[in-house]
Amino acid sequence: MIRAIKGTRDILPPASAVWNRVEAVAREVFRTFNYHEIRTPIFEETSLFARGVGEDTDIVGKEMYTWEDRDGTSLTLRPEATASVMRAYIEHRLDQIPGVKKLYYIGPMFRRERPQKGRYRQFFQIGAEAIGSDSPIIDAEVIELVVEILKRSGVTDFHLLLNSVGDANCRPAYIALLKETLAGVASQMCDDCQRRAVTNPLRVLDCKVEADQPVIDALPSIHDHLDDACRAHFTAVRAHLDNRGIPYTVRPRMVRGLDYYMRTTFEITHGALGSQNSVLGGGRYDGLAEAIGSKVPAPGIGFSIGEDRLVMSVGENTEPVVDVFLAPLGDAAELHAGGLAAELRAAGISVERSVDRKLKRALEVANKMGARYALILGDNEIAAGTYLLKNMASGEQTPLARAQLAAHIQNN
RNA sequence: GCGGCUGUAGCUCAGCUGGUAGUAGCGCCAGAUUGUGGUUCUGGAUGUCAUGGGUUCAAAUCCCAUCAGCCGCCCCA
Repeated sequence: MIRAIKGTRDILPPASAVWNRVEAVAREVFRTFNYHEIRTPIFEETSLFARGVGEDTDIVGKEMYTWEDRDGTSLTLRPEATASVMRAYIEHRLDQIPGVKKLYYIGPMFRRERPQKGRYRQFFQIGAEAIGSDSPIIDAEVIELVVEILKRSGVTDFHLLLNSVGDANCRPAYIALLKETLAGVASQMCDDCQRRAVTNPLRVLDCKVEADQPVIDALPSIHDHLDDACRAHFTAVRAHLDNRGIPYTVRPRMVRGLDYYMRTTFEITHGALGSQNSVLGGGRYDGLAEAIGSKVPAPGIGFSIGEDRLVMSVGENTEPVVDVFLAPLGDAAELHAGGLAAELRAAGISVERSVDRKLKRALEVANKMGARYALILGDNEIAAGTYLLKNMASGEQTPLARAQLAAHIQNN
């Protein structure tokens, strides 16, 4: 038997309705913030991600689906979309259009990780990028936007974590200092930290081992080593968030995995997600354009929501039901039902028709389907010119003329 | 990529220390007279016991491998 491959899955009804709802909410919020959709290819030249995401990130190092095309070009299934959006921005010279360019995307990403709850090899992201300004106002607005999407999707109990990770000017010095400090104390820490102290010192800050916490608390904090520009930027972002009444927690130790992040980084966690508790992540990436070969600078900030995880946090769904289930009895009625169905559908009413001749069976199916109404039409009804509209919840039956039907269904 | 747990009907599961699967619950199908569902009653269908090997007279039950899911690590959405 052929099955969906590891880490991929089918999203079936009624769950698919939740996905659609979440996407509709996101699109609506994007519209009110003047964001517009961009659709980029699902695969790109490998070097775009290698240079954009960072050569020594896990994503590029071991998680990409990469293959050689027939002409020898190395291609890769996109593991994230920011690099692609930036590529498109540069390629189409969007910097020539006035104002901050605000783009959003919804679609699948691919990473070859070990699947787990909330972690898939093909997963979906809803993301946005605001390119063309390094103003902290944009940072705060982007965060406000994503918080709005979560709220409007019905997610409660989420937690916004905020940090500044410095920029190309001050971060290298901080990392060097951290590495130096760690060289002296790493021996007291867990095995993972001893390894990370050398390979990826920032990751040490993220360690969850209880015994290591005192050591970590004593390590230098990035916030004490931000240069003036970065500190001022961070202060301004916070002021704007405070002004909007958006609650957040500053996490100097929050580390984000993509190399291009600088200054503002943020993350939102949710309790219902288990180990993969992050529902979205984002940050500023002012150096990304240059990293992928742009001559003109293109400062930007963006986020991406893990749609799979968002859907999990939304919880229960109420599956939309069919409005009317037509139960025609007899050959003439069946033909008659076709035109009637078309008429109701044209009025925006969802219609299902019975393929069974027996009324009993038709009502059974209507009931199981969760139909709001059943419409009984047999020879009697057709002759009289009125149909019997049965309210499935109450059992009440109302005779109605064809002209009254659509209005009655819509108003009840 | 590493470690742990799990894998029996569409779903949730039972099946003790190996003897060759359950009247289980839900769901599904049919019927309880001819144009009326949801409750009730009666009857019925459905499993290569994840897959492939091995041990044994005999395996869903033990062993190995593979695959998948979940949990933890790593990492991130």
